[in-house]
Amino acid sequence: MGLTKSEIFSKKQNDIAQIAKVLGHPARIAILEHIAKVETCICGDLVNEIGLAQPTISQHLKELKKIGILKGNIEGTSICYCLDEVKWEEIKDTLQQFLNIFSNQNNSCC
Amino acid sequence: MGLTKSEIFSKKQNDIAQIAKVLGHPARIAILEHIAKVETCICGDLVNEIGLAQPTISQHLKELKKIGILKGNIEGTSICYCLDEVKWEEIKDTLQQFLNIFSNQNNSCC
DNA sequence: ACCTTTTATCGTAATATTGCAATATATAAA
DNA sequence: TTTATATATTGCAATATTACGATAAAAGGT
Repeated sequence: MGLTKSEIFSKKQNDIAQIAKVLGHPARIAILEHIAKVETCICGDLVNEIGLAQPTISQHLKELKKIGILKGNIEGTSICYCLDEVKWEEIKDTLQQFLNIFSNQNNSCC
Repeated sequence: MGLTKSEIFSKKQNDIAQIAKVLGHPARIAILEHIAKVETCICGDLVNEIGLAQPTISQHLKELKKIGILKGNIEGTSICYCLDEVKWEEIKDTLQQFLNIFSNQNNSCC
């Protein structure tokens, strides 16, 4: 089918999964790492940095924008992408909270 | 194409992405949450808990086993799934490290 | 041996994702 | 206004994912 049955899960579960899904591609990890590294915002030299075609990078940027991690400002003829810090904190919180679900109990195996 | 060009990315980038990809489905989040909640390990009542068919749950469990989050012990006629605590710590570390990539700089936008 | 229960695997249909060439769009420069 | 540059969108091919019915496999009970 290829179609996830989102209706049967909670909003929280869907949110966590959607964030993870967007992070679930090495190109998108590479984009975020590059933006983190260059400090100043970057636009299309991601195409040079990463070895993917321009439409492909553009598509990955769209995915990242979809959940709000990145925002893009028009800067002359190019577009400057950078982190949306507020949204990033939210996403970080959501994931960090999830990463602690096993912290309280003794998950000893049977 | 549907085929990720893993060769052009670092092992770390591929690792992070693979973990995120596995977590990128609400059913797998639900499975982990349920195992966290019931403390003791659980097997096939995930099918009842979550509203998906048995083969579907089995497939999702396989994905989770693939990156080692879960391990399954044969317990009579059923199989008891539970967290692989060592592996979970590794996965948690990998993700937590990634979540801090933006912590050092001032990612002010252009 | 036969049945029951539980889980895995196979096969398949529907949909999603990845990647790119071609093209469109938008802005700056000449 | 034409040209160049940068990014987005469209269309498409190849592959992956999701879901499930049917069936196999494994172990326990009768």
